Amino acid sequence: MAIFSKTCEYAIRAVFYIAHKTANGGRVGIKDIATGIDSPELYLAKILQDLSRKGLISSFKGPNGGFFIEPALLNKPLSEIVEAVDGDSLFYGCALGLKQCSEINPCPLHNDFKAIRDKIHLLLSTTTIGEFNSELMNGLFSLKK
Amino acid sequence: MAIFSKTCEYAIRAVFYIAHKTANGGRVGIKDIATGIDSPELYLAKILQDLSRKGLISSFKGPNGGFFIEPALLNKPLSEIVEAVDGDSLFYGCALGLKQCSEINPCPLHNDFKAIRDKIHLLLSTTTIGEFNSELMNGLFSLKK
DNA sequence: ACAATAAAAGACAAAAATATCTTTTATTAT
DNA sequence: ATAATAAAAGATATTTTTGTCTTTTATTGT
Repeated sequence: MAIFSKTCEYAIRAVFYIAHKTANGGRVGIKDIATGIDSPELYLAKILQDLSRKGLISSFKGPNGGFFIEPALLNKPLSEIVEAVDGDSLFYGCALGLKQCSEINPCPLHNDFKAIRDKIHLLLSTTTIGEFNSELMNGLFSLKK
Repeated sequence: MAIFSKTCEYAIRAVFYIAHKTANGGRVGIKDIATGIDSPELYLAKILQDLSRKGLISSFKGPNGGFFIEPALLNKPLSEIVEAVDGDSLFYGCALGLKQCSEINPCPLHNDFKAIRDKIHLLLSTTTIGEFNSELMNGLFSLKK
């Protein structure tokens, strides 16, 4: 099992792609994005529709249309994308899937995994959508298989 | 998304259950285990068959039969259960699902997630199957929803 | 207005994960 | 030997995730 669902992997990669491609204005089409991150175009379209509905990215139809990210939203934490797609169980859920797991009724792994979840949460809360833009423009980071 | 698959959650809970129930000899039946960890009995049976084939737990058929764990195996790290069920992508895989992600061709999250994966791996490698036995016997830890 | 473009929406399909049912095999006790 | 027990094995069913296809809607340029 991976940390994120496949849907979420595509979502994050797409958001990074859109962010750095439209940081200085303009829009980027679904074909371009799908190629840029190596993902199935029509499936990705569904994912982006969802993120768009939730206001995490923006889009316009028609010629010169496409997806983009409002400059102000480049400061949003990546955790919002993850939460929108995969929910918050990665941040708050019990590792062993116990609904009632808590400090007062812990599973054997409760304390250790709480620490790990907190680290993941902190990382994704302090990482922003736009912070890799310059490295992505310079080709220092990859978004493709 | 949770950290582990549902199958793996059941597997870990079952292994903890079997470990503490058979630490002093004896065997425990599938019905008992399924009740003890709140899991679907027949599905759990499949999971335990698999762990048994892989030598992580043992079993006997017939009257007085059931599952148990060889005392020597109580020192095995939990990571072996996880790896047997969910594979090792939690320990080594790229957070964004990139096959080619590495130090020399990193995804934007590579370094941060490498640190997290290492923590998870270390935790599961240093946690043993049997180390919660006494707390489980005392009811200090829960394995049920 | 009209044609072209590109995302949105809705329906559908395939694959994987989760769950259940039935039959077989090994073991034990009578 | 036989009956009872309990896991192993194989087949099937359901649900969720992932992926695709088709139609509709909004926007732009002519």
